[in-house]
Amino acid sequence: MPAESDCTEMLDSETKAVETPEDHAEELRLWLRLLTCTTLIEGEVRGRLRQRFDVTLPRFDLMAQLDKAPDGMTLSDVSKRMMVSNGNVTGLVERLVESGHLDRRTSETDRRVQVIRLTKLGRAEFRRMAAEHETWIADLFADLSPKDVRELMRLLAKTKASAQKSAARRRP
Amino acid sequence: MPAESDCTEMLDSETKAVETPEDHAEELRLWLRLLTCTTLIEGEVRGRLRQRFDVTLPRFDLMAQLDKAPDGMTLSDVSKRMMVSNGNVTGLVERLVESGHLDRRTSETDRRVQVIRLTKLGRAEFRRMAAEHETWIADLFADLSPKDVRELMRLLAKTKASAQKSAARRRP
DNA sequence: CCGAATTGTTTTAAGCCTAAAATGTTTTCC
DNA sequence: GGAAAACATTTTAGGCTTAAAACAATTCGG
Repeated sequence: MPAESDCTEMLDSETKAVETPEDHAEELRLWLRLLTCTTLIEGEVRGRLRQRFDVTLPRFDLMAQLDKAPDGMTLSDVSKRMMVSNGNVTGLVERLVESGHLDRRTSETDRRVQVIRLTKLGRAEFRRMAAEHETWIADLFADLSPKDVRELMRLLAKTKASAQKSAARRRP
Repeated sequence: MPAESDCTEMLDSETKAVETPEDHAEELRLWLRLLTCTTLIEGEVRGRLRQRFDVTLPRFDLMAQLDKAPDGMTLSDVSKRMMVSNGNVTGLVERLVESGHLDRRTSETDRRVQVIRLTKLGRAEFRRMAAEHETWIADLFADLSPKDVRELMRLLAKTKASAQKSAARRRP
């Protein structure tokens, strides 16, 4: 018998583990269900934003980030928060500056940095949309009890942590 | 006092409900967390598919649908299952036929309908990718206990039903 | 101080995605 | 039978998105 083994997960069932790969069908189903829920809700919100305010979801999301930051944010900040690529933000901001919702200026202390803020118009429009948006979300989740909501929050926090850990394992 | 009221939700607190709109911050936070989880995992899967197999996530998803349907599917079927627009599927299929992964033919009984299937190549490549994909998902959810997985499945099923109901309320 | 990394943003090329209009086909129902 | 409605798909126009390369400015280490 070997004195030690790094393979802590398998204990003494090495051969079996190799010959019959684990079944991860449950996790797969969970992932598909998670994706379905998000797609469903996202599509609904997208449609309502368009119908009601003639605005796209990405524009709304970007404005939501800025509404929480009265002193503005850099493009990198926005990109990280929204979890989208840098180039994506560049284009989105371009269009929102064009339409008068955003103000963009180069930082005075670091000329690489662009700081963006909501304009008065942008903030007013966002607040108007956000109020209604909140009722849509409430309605979409209406059949969940407060306890369900708490429990989902807890489990999704755990999920997020697990996924972040897994992602970090791949690119440390 | 009015003899009757349609406003069953409010019972006898009409004025209060109007003056102090409900607080739905918890549902909003839940939605953002749900979105974060999905975006995180989706991004990870997207990156791994690209790096490992040089394939995009939408292509993989479409092939996954077809793998479950040996007799093929119509474009509408695919579009409904994937919850994306018709036009989107048209383009996706075009590229996958071009690359030899899909076979497309007009239905003989209804000339409006296009039936698509995986080719031998398409099926082989998909199976190879799917096997690895499953391990990624397992890893991403690794910190959830079997009980967590079951509980999340249950709560997401409830969420899905609630959202579908809400969507149906808007466009009956 | 100065070259080498690093950081922040934009550009590029390709593909994804949607909503709405257009096209062709089948079904419905007088 | 034939007009009208319904259906499946494609086209169109515009916007979103990414990965990777290019560019610009700052910071770091020697």
